[in-house]
Formats: sequence, C-alpha cells, structure tokens
Amino acid sequence: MRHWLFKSEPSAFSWDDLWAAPRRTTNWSGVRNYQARNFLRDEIKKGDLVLFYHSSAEPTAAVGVAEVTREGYPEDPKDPTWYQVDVTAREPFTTPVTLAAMRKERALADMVLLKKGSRLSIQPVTPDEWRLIAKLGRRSRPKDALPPLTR
DNA sequence: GCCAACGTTGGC
DNA sequence: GCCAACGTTGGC
Repeated sequence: MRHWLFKSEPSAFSWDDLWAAPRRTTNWSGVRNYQARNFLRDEIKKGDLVLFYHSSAEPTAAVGVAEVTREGYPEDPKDPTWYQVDVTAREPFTTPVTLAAMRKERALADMVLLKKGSRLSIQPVTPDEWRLIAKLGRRSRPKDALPPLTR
C-alpha cells in the first residue's frame, strides 16, 4: 500500500466538501499534468491512502486522510487521455498539519511538497513522511472523543 | 496582488 | 529540436 498527497484549493473543493459528499466519496478529476496523470493511471491503487492538502488557503495544510476506493479510469472513455480515481474521506485531522509546520520537520525536508518550485498536484509520500504527518495531525485528540465535526 | 517556478505551445 | 512567449500554480 502506498501513500500520496492530493492538492486541492478549498475554494474549489475542500475537505468539508468531500466529507459532505455522498458516501464521503468523489471522483478526483480535472488533473491536467502528465506526471500527475501517470500516477493516477498507473500507480495509485485501491486501498492507497491520501493526504488531503489545502493549497492557496489560510493556512495551507494537510487536513485529513482519504482512501482510494476506485483505481484509475478515464474521464472520457472515448479519449483516454486524462484519468481520475475515486477517493473516500476517512479521517479529518484534529490538528491540520500546516505547510509551515512541515517545513520545521527535518525528517520532511525531502518531501516533494517542500521542494522549491514543486507544484505537482498528485505526489507520492514515503511511509516515514506519512507516519510523522499522521502523528502530527492526530495531536490533542481525546482518547474517548467521537470523530470531530470538521467545522 | 505579486511574482518565481514550472509546463505547454508554436514558430522557426 | 530549440527556445521564447505565454498561461498556470501556489506561496507569500
């Protein structure tokens, strides 16, 4: 099982939009970059986990975990140039992991997200990076609390 | 709003 | 195949 980070501008589609969607699921479409397309088409598998990242937001941050529930399929079956997957929201972070917080972690220095000029909207995350970000995202969650509302 | 960095397009 | 021009991304 692999890990990924998907960017979305919350003004276009936010974590809360995904959480509110039927079956908390959406088709992740509209990606128009070939490297990201190749991930969607060839490498992202059902059961992979996704960090949902808010770009162009205040703050920019990873805000929750989603799961890939359908592998890559063409947006248009007659012209299989662009691919989509389905993702289902699994867990909102109790504490969003901001871009600034990630930059402070030496262990995350090599993250694709943090590379200068990097703007890939679908990117791989290593298991170590995932572990740390998930840990940061789950801070301060009372043991016996219900999953929090996202807003 | 600014602008650096990037990806794509198209003339040659 | 080169590369300038252009449009977009996304942090600040």
